[in-house]
Amino acid sequence: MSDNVPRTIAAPLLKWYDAHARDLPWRARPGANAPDPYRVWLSEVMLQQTQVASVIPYFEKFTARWPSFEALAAAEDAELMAAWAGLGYYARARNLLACARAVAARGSLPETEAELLGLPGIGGYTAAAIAAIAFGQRAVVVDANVERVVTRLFAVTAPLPGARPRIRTLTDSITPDARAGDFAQAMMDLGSTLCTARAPRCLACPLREQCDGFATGAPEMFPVKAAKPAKPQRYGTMFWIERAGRVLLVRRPAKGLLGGMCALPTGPWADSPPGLADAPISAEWRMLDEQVRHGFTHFNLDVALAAATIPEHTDAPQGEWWPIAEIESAGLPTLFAKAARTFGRMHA
DNA sequence: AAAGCGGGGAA
DNA sequence: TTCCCAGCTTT
Repeated sequence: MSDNVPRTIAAPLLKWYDAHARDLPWRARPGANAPDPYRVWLSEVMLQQTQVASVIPYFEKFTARWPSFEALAAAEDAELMAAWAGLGYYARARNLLACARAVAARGSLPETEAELLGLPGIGGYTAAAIAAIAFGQRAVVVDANVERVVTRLFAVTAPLPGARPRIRTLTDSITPDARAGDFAQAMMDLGSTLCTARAPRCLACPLREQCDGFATGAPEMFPVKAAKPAKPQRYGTMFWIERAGRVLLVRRPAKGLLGGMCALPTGPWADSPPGLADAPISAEWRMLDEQVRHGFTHFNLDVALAAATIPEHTDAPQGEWWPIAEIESAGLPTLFAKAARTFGRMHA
């Protein structure tokens, strides 16, 4: 089938969606009114580079605690960062708060893609998704699911990310004027449940007859992606400083890796194990046998663990002394939560 | 245009 | 292990 011929994709896809849509907490219930723009916005930000199953418990927690833009705008930075801990990409949490405050100040969430794009944390995908899903506008919504579905439908052999403009044009060509929001969500549900990355279930797919990728006999070959460079290995040391049953926590700089998050003290990451070179205080350090290994998007990290107990009333670096028994509730990102559990076993 | 930025689930 | 995911911001 030629790429130049518009296909009837939307009608069979929407019919499938009406029967098989996933029941997700930010979607309007069948027969209900339009979805709440606050919930659509919050879910879309949480879903950036994050799978649905990971988002749901955070979405439930956030909407229970902050049910509106106004409520979220009144939150403290530190409590929001702690509530986001574990979800990753922490710049999203900082932008979420800035966006909530901007929306509360102007009265409501804008309804056009162009205005939405001007808000913190809202880029091309999220602006289109909100405009379509929350406000019923026709918008071309392209996420990783849509990229996969479209490159299969049209057997796009050009590799990502270079093929993005072509994919956007193809998506535009199949996006309907009516129910654009449902269409976008239907594409995502299809990509998530049938047109999956590794083993697509083409026999259950409502678009099988129109799919060039299925016709090739190897739809799982799409999308083609450019080769990725190997991740570098980096090293660091984390410092557990105990004083009178409490441990020293610091807040990381607002920008950069894990920016704005509560953390154990560390030195900078290095190309070889730095040992105690960056220790925040002079003390009798004990090195733990166990290390913590953590994978980031762009490098792998091995962290050595150093522990010291200092007498009460001893001077120490700036930070917060957190009760060791309650360390689980400190709102540490996963790297530091893993380390804290390891230090905890040292105690036992 | 390219780089920086987390974490968890699936295969 | 590796791959992947409802991307955005900064340089």
